[in-house]
Amino acid sequence: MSSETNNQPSEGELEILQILWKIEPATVRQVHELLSANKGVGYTTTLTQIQRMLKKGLLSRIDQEGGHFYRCTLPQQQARQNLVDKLAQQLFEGSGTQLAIQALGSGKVSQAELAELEKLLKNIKDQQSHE
Amino acid sequence: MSSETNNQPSEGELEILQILWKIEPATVRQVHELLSANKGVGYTTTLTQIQRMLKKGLLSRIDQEGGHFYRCTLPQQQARQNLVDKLAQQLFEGSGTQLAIQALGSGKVSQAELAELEKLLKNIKDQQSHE
DNA sequence: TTATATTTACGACAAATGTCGTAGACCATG
DNA sequence: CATGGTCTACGACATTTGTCGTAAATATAA
Repeated sequence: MSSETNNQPSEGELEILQILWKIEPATVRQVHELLSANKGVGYTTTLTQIQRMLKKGLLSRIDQEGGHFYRCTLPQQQARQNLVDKLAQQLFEGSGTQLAIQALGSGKVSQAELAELEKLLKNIKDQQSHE
Repeated sequence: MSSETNNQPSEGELEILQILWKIEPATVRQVHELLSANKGVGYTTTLTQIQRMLKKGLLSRIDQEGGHFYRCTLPQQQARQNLVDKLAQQLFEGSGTQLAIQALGSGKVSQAELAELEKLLKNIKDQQSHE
C-alpha cells in the first residue's frame, strides 16, 4: 500500500506540471516565480503542493548542489494523452473522435494546424482503406 | 450571494449528468438504477449527490405527482464545450485545435466520423480563404 | 563565526467530495 | 386505521485539495 501509485493530478497540480514541463528540472523557487505571476499565492503553498506531488509520484526530485530540483514523472505528451482519454471517457462515451470534433468547433485554426489536421486525416483514411 | 452560480461538476457529478442527459427528466431512483449498474454505491449516496447538484445549480427539480423529477440545467452540448475548453486551457495553452489533434491520435475513427471531420475541415478552410 | 536570509519539513484548517446512516414524511395494502 | 416500504431531508465522517504558519535546517553575508 505504498503511495507511489500513478495518481491523477488535481487542477492546481496541473498548473505546476505545466510550468515544470517548460523549465524542468527546476527548484521550488523557480516554479513559484512563474506560478505567482498568474495568481497570488504564497511560497509555502507552492512548496506544499510540490511536496504532495512528489509523494504522489507525479514528480521526482534530484538533490544536488544548489538545492533540490524537481521534474515531472510523466512526459507532457503522455500526461496529455491520459487526460484527454479520461475526458473522452467521461463526456463522450470513450470516443476521442467526438471529443476532437467538439474541440474543433470553438476556435480559430492556424494554417499550420489545418495542414497538420489534414495530414492526420489522410493517414487515418489510408490506414482504414488498407485494413 | 445566492448559491445558484454556475459551478463546475466534479467527477462523480459528471457521471450523474451523463445519465440524466439520456433519460431526463428522471427520479433519483432511475438515476441510481443506472449509476449502480456500473459501480457499487448506495441509494443514499446517489440522493445526496443529486441534492448537492441541485443546490449548486447543476440540476433543476420539478415536483409532480409521482415524485420529484430532475433535469440538467445545462444542455449536454454546452457542458461539453465548457469542459473541453477548460481542458484546452489547462493542457494546451488554450488551443482547442491542439486538443483535437491529440484526441485524434489515440483511437479508431468510423467512416461517418471521418466524413464529419472532413466536412468540418473544409468549412474551416473555406472560412479562412474568404476572410 | 555569528547574524541573516532562504529552504525544507511538518502540521494546521477550511472547503469540497464521496460515502453512508437515521429519522421523519408519504404512500399503498391489509 | 395500522403496518411496512419508499423517499426525502439532514447530518456525519474520511479523504483530498488549496492555502498557510512556524520551526528546524541550510546557506550566505558581515
